[in-house]
Amino acid sequence: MNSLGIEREPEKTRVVVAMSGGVDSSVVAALLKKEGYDVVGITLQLYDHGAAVHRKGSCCAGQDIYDARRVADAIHIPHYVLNYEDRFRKEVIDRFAESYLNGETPIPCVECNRAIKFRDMLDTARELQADVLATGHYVCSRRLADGSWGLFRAADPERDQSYFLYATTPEQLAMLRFPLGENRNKEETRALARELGLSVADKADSQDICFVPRGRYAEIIEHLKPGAVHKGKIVHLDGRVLGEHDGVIHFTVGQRRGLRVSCAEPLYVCRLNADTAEVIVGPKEALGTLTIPVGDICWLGPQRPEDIGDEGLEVAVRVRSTRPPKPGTVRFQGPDRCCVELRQPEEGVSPGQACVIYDSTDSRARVLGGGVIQRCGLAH
RNA sequence: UGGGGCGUAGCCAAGCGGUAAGGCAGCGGUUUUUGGUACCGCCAUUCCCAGGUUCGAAUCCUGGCGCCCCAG
Repeated sequence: MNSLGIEREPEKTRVVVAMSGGVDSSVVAALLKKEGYDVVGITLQLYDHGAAVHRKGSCCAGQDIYDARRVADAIHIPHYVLNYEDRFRKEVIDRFAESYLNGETPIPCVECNRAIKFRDMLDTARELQADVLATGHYVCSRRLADGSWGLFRAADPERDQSYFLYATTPEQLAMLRFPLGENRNKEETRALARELGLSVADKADSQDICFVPRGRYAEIIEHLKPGAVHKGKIVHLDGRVLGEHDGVIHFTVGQRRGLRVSCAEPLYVCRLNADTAEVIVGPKEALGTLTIPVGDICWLGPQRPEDIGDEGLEVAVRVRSTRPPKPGTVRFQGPDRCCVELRQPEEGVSPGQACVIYDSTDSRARVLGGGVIQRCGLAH
């Protein structure tokens, strides 16, 4: 068996590498090529060329496509650019805008992985008769005793991207490979990139939302949905009206800065009401959430949701990519809906964000699934 | 226009003769493949105005101006 888990010599194993134009995926392509695999690079063009050219920390447009092409040329692999602008616009950008207008805080990276990268790209990989599709994500997938594939946190907990990948299906996992997740950290990857002489070795990490220039996501929404953003009141939990705001899209639960209202103590956004255009604020103590309703469940765990049901399963959950999983109990109300009860309250739990469920708080924990945090009725 | 009180940064506020605390807001940065959080840094040469006393005034005195309260 070769390093990608295929019963064949590398030379006879075709690997499609999703090349974003960044360091990670470039290293993956170069490493696999070096190992002798039959490597094909694919880069998706996802959004407007002009807007993104030369912007640091972007991916999948303009300069990044060019960077990917240069790496592919340098390591002598065929490289294709697929245009998915329309689809990306519809599945990711439009949904992103609608979600914000609804008073939620969307997480486009999950949507992009699910709807574009791991769906369309896998189709393309199959068309190219590839055995696997490799990406530069820091996450681990391993074949389990029963032959299926499980998703696990990356070796480097600082870099772990499992939060963004919970929506990957078992079928997709069977064909996906994440060579960086098992034992690399970012510095090693960069060092490797230099060693391999890759032109992108010192390129900035991607950050912010890729299709939003300079963090000005509100401008994109107003451009996409003219007239849909409404001014409203900033209301304290105790009922006092403290000020006005330019639209709920500018806020997210747990946010402190940007409220422009002064009070004896710092105020945080506790809730957003898109219907009344109200931003409800309160003290930090009011931010703790113990019960999280989750919908649109994607489940990867060994136990079936219907078997877990209301009995509950002890798990660990993440409501934010940069925090470690926290212990709690998950109960299912149906195959698609569950409720997570945390042992300790978490702050800044916002509808629209992902709640990712792990089998433990361990740094190499398995991803059992996840879903989208729903608006809670009363709570708080 | 009788009596009392108050005017310090965008907001709140300490200071009571020795050279402008602090909080909130704001700005900048670090962290971050989402939004945030957190952390770090910056933010009144000047205290409503004009004079005066003093080596020295936001602090004391005088006079303006502006608010607020109580009276009639």
